[in-house]
Amino acid sequence: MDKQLTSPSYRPLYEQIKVLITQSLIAGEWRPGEMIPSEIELAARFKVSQGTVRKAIDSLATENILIRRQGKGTFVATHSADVIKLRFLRLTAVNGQKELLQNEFISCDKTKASTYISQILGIKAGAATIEVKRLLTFSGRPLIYDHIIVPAAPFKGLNSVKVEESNGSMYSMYESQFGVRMIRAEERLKAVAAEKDVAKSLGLREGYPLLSIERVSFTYGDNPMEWRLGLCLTDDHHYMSELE
Amino acid sequence: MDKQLTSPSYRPLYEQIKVLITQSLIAGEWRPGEMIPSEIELAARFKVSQGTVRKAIDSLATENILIRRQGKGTFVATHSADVIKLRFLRLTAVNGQKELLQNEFISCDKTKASTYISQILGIKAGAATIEVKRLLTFSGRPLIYDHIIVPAAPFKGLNSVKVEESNGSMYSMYESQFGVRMIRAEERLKAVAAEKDVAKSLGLREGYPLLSIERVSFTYGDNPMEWRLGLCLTDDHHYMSELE
DNA sequence: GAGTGGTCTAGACCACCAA
DNA sequence: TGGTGGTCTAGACCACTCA
Repeated sequence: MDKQLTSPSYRPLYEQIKVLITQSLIAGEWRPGEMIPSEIELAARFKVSQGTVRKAIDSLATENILIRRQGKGTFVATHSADVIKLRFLRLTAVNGQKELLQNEFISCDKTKASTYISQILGIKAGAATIEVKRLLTFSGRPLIYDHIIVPAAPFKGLNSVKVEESNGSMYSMYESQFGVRMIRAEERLKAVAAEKDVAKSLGLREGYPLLSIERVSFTYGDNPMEWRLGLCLTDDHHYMSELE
Repeated sequence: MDKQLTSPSYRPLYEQIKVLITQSLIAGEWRPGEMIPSEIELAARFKVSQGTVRKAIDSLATENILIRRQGKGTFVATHSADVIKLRFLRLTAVNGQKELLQNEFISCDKTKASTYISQILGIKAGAATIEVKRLLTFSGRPLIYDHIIVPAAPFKGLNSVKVEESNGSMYSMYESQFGVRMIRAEERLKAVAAEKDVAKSLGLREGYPLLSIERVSFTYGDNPMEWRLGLCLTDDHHYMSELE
């Protein structure tokens, strides 16, 4: 491939390759869980050296978009694999015990986006959305009251049956049912007092301190695709965060 | 440098170089903020190629232990630089406004490690520790009640004067006064009800929901060097977390 | 212009995996 | 045994910084 010739805004080759690979991912050329072509093949295809492809893949791998397995190949990351089913769930038991997660469906409604939600999801105010409410229980004890909002367009056909079948992992359901893969999320945490209905669902008195987790999830290209508010009882659990 | 000759447990060369560089950092050969030798110099010193040194430095740079500056050199990261003074503080105002942080000293005592603290800090139960309590105010409003415990040995001479002079940034004080640089921290978050004395300090009623942040900070070699419990009022602030 | 980190290449060899 | 990713090298050239 031609070198950069005094290009106005310089962009490294490997970043351009990264974009090309990402485009193939968006286009669905390689689906979640599948293996992508080997570095040598991609190098030939893009007419660059193997080292340049490697650098592009390295970058996508650190972003958890691709997964490298020595001796086997490079794979498209997925939320369905057992190991990473709860990749975005940072809540763990204080005593470190393994827990059984269960999903208790509350409601699933067709609604319209408020101004706030429309700005977050990058859609028009009043655009069609789908709202899901559910209760997550750990080892039988209700711990998280979840309120989820997604734009209706990419999730046409999402209903209570699909939510109940998802069995707690909305992300793998989004992936298999709608081809929407989340690659990144931002969370904002607060301590709040439990409101009446939430307190009732969690079996608490009103005003009990809850950890409020507001999450926005992004798919390829940093497109916001889900808003979520989780209210968590943290008496026996905590949220883990690593600072580096 | 000699290649690996059928070594029982294989370790890449660049990881060994990484260890050597880290050792020089621990030994204080290059101090925080200083520039380390160029890649070419280090390659000559360790008798490996520049690319191998580069890979070791890359790794240390992504861990925020070194900082690369194109055209200038590679520098030892520090907590004193203005830009990253609050590197470990994830609490930001909901409206995104910039705020003035101030430090209100409460107490500084010589104590002995409880069983819990001794396990966390990797010292003997009953070993000498130093406990600091303080109030952090943002734009004049008290927002965080901090309880800090460090082992006495590495922080000999730490007293109320030094805490007050630190003006909120304990980490840059640890660095300049005691040569202890924190490179990583783990935080565990919960929602709790404000206890009496904390509520009073923050100007709240007892039982008010607070965000509890328990933090353990590590210096080179993953040595735990500080335990901290912050109780935060999150009415107008939230804790930011990125999931990838 | 000299020195630094950043990119890109081409090729060799190693470790890991599966058939 | 062949294919994959992982390491290492040597050398060329580019972009950035500062005197």
